[in-house]
Amino acid sequence: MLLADDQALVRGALAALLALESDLEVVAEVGRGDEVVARARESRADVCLLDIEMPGADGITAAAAVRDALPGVRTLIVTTFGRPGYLRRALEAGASGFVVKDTPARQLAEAVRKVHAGLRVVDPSLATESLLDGANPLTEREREVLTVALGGGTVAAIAGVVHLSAGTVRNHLSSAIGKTGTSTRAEAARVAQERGWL
Amino acid sequence: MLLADDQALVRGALAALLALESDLEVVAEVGRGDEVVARARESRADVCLLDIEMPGADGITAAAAVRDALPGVRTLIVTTFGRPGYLRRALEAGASGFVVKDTPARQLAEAVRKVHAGLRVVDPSLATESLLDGANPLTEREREVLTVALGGGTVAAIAGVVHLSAGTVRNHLSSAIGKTGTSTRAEAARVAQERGWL
DNA sequence: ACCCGCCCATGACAGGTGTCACGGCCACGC
DNA sequence: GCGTGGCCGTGACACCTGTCATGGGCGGGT
Repeated sequence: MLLADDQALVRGALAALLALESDLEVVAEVGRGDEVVARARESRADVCLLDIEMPGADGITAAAAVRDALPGVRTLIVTTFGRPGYLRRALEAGASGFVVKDTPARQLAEAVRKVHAGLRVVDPSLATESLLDGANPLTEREREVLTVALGGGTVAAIAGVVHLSAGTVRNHLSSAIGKTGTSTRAEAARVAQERGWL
Repeated sequence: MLLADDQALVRGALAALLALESDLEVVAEVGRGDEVVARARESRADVCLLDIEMPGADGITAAAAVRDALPGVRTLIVTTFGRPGYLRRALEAGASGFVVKDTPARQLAEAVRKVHAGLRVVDPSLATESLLDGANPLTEREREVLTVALGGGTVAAIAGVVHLSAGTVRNHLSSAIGKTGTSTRAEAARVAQERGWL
């Protein structure tokens, strides 16, 4: 089993926690998303425990990379933020499980075992919430623009980053504002991020 | 020793990690900041390990509460975000230590021992950074207004929340924008939060 | 071929925003 | 007393934003 989390303390602590289970063994630890595949291959891990927030590549793209490069290896996402959009994207990336860091510690080992056995593990409260608010309604460009808008700069600054005209950026923002039911782009960006649409 | 972190998984994992050290014992675990003092008292903990991001009360105010209510008990802040302002406020709240979750797992036990022995433990890289950008230049009202501005609403909305005139809010925001070296209030709010000024 | 949706862009308009100058109130320190 | 600085408010101005209408290009479905 491979452990990926950017916070060394949490990574070490999770390793200690899982070491208590005699049938589980942590064979590798990484702190970056773009090192997952290589280390998983060389350590012959059969399950990858991935945090989402990581430098290099986030856990979801890491999961997709594992699915493509190491088909036999299963992935389990463990994250702080139970955003519905994250769950959806994680499953699309081929993850076998999705666990929030709020869950009791004892259930983690159980989740790892289930994933290893080929079962799916999904936080139940999150699953219903995910069905409730549906898919991401944002267009690709709207996502891109809104992501840059998170920084808080002016329209001109955003336009410079995404190489678009200022007017076009405003149109995309206006559309995103409508879809999020907000009235300013800052609000729209915040809401979209909370929902995992970015 | 008492462990406070809102994420059950992390809490359990840290407990497992610290249990490996024979001279340390976790006597209580809480998931909310406002339960720290009561549980620390009844469990007779001598050190409190506090996360900052917690419901009820954040780790810094919890540290202040512990200092006031249980003078003999020392507190050690363990947090995800190494914001200079956090360190400053933590020390002002009487915390004996400040550790970022990026630090290697092995050093945590050592930090706990040092704090228990009455020493101060401060992340060195953070300490220099904290000296570098100095104290929080924001006025009390500027802080308040900027905190609400984080939500992303319009000036009118902010003014309604803080019970001020819209013009005054704009003046405070303009001043905060100047102090943060930014050019929009969204940027200013983001920067101020990153620096721990909110 | 046709419609549809996404993408890009422009122009115009009302309203919001950032800045500045000004005034008044209060608490604090010299 | 008097200066200083925070706090609150008003007014005015240039600029930025959000919205809408319009148009053209592109690909995907029927």
